[in-house]
Amino acid sequence: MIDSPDLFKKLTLFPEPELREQIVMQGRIISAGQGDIIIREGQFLDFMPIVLDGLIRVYQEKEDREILLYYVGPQETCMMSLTSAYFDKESTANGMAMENSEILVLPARFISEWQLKFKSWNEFMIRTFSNRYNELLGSFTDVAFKSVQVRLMDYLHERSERDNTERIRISHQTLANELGTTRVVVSRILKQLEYENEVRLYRGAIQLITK
Amino acid sequence: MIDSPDLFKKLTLFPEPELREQIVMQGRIISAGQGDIIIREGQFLDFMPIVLDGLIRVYQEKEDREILLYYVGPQETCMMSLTSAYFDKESTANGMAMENSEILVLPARFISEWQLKFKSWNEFMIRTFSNRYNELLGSFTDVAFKSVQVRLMDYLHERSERDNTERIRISHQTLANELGTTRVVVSRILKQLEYENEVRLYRGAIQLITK
DNA sequence: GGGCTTGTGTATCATTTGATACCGTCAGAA
DNA sequence: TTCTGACGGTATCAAATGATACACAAGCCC
Repeated sequence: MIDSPDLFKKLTLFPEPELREQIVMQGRIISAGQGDIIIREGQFLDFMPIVLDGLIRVYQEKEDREILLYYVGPQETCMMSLTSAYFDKESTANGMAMENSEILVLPARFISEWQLKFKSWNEFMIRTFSNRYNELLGSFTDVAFKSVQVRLMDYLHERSERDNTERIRISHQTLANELGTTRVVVSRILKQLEYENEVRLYRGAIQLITK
Repeated sequence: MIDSPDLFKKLTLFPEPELREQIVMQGRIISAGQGDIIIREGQFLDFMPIVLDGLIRVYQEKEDREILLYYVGPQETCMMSLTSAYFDKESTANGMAMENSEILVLPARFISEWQLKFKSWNEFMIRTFSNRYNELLGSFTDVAFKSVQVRLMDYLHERSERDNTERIRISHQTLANELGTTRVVVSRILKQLEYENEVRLYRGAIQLITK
């Protein structure tokens, strides 16, 4: 059974009492360990996850490559599940827990129902769609027009801001998987950037040099 | 003044009488000639266009390159305007009429209002978001993982299906602008494909060879 | 016809990215 | 300690893509 007060301390987006009641009644909470796959490519989704704690990485695979789509943090949900649930399409991406995460799982059939009934739910949906779309559009333009080197630096700066540190803990392989390229390419470019005094390299970490 | 019976012959998605009344009252219809720019990058949008007749091409520019985002056909609308209208962001794309087009223009402030009031409008919005998102996701994966040659052939096959002909009327430059690359690259690849007996080339047209 | 624009073919060269292979180092497990 | 797997550096070669330049042909306007 869901502990309602505890849940709505973490999930503050939905003030309507009736909606809260519905969520408690229909949802369940699952825990995912770091590295657990939540959603797999090709899977049909009949549920919608909302992250309460933790972080989910959503990405695509192609043979031995990967590329990041987006992260899902607390109080956010995954686009895949929305479009998948509405039109009964299979997921075209994978979702993996990057930290130990707590996830509220709601049956798909409610997401359209609630959307007409509850203003806050409706706004949540639209905001999710809109934000994710803009985010993806940005990624698309970047991949289409920017070099790997530029995308790599952009990524490091973003991470630096997000984690609030100049020293980013990430391996070259993981970085390659975020950017959709290979480890060797990342190592080569990073070395070049080190010569150019943009970064300093450590085992398992990259230091951004601010000038 | 909008000719109501004529409008709803072209716009069949919204059966609710009250919604139809609203649309007639608040909307206006504009005509765009072939080549007219409807939406420009950086523009703040306070309206939402629904195409009645014709075709709008939505694309991004970067210096002397272009890349296609999507086409908007009859009874469809443009994502840009949705996200732009909801969160008061500027458009990050351009929209150009590819044919003489007739467009229903609705003030932005109604799109969220109607969405809670009218089921058909709500579905229209969600379907638009969902379809456009999936479409963009496909483009993203293609650009990230496929070669220009493969994307070029994919494009030709799509066009061939859409226009129902094996002979696609398009210049190499225009094709380059669809794919986000340059004319020379397109010419080179097409010539290669001609050697391989995949296509036959004409001035201003490309013939797909079906085997 | 003469001049102009658009479309196409192609050569050359540079840069970027990818693929493969090999080696040394580091850190933790056994 | 030794073994092992993850991590990173680097060399070599290939392929894809981009940039520039030039030539020629088709179609249109005058």
